[in-house]
Amino acid sequence: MNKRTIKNLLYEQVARVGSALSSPKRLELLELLAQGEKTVEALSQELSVDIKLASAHLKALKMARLVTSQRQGKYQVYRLSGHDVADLWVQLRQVAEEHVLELRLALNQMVTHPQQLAPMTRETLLAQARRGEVVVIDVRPRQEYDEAHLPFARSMPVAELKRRINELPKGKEIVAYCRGPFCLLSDEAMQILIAQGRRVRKLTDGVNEWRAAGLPLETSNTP
Amino acid sequence: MNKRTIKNLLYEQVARVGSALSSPKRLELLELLAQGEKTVEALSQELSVDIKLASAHLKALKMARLVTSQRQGKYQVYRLSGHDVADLWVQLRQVAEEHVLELRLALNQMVTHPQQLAPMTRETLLAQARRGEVVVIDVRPRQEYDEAHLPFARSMPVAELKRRINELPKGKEIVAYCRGPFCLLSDEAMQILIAQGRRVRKLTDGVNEWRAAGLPLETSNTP
DNA sequence: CTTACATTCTAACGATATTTAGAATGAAAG
DNA sequence: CTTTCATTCTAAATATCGTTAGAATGTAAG
Repeated sequence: MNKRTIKNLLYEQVARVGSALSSPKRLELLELLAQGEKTVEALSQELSVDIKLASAHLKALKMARLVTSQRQGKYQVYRLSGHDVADLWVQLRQVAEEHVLELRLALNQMVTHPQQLAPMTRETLLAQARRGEVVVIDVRPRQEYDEAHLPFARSMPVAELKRRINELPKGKEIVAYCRGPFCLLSDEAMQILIAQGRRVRKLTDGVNEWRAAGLPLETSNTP
Repeated sequence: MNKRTIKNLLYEQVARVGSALSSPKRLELLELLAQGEKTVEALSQELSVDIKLASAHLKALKMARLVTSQRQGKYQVYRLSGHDVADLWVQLRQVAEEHVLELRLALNQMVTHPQQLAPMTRETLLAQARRGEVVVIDVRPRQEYDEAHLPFARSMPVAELKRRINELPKGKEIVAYCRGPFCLLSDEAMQILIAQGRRVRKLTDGVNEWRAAGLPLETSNTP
């Protein structure tokens, strides 16, 4: 076995993982799975694609060893193979944000509200939340919050926000976050909160951006 | 523009970058470019492929914004768009090493010598090198050393090692490194050094693994 | 201006990937 | 045991990718 053959072998194995990252649908699946385990059906609904297609893409991710699956009763549950896979997704997305001009433009257009949380650092937000100066809300579905959430964040899923809005203290500024920069849940939440006259900002980070930056997370104790 | 259309657009842009990572040849090009800028010809020779094919793959990398190119006289010189691209490559490779069983096996087979540098941490090595207890040699071509090298490392390209071997102190242990875990230059160097009765170990890290771990690097001042 | 050389562009082939529909599997509920 | 439901497997159509060869571009040197 000569050097060339060895190298080809090595790079081919890594390319197996790279190939898994070459489809927008698979990337969206990874982003969702990075929030926590999910069934095929849930994933296919989030992506608005046929369940057969979702299954095919999940199979590809499994072959690339980025996800694992496990049967739970009637459902097949998929999850990421590890936190390093979520980190890889974050890194890939950040490289794209940095260098792919079209992506930056699309992201800027996406911002419907000017109240971004760009100027504030993560550490500052953490300190403000710790001192109770702001209320951080996690607007993802409850189950995702339970798997991991930002310190001091309280669960307030968008679906429940309208009827639970009075749980939020009136005077304080609210900071909403969801799955990450590509997720629109926090934008929905902002619209609702602004319509009610609340002061609110958006944190574009999700839990995976937070973790990739080396910051701490919390999990709910599932009883 | 509805939510689905926006999301498709965003993930498609990231998938452009992901697609660039789906070919073993392009990954090898990235690894080489992560060591420093190179011409098309140099890259095609390292990969043992036709220059036309190398050019086509480089074009794909350029379209994905992972590399940039610039004419220097007769030659077209390619370089990575940024350190974040090298970090992405390192992260991708590490995820593959962690989860793709076949890659681990191939890497283990590759090890011809048992004197790995697994047990020693990077910080320990750095401390030993600082105190002069070991001699760290960078066996890559000089130009790559000049772009970035480990602190306390001296340049000792494999091509020059045999005739320059007496420059290395006889008593001390030698630690050799090259481009990273997939690079065979340090193995060649070890063979030469062991044949001469030297005590030598291999560091599987290259400069990019070192940088991705947040450790410092040095560059030569080009006069 | 011509020649040499490095690189890219164009066209073409076969191989591979994405998507859809229909059949098949496998657990759970009646 | 049969039915139901979630999921996967198989097959086929289409699009995309990797590779090669030949023509074209653009710079440098004589």
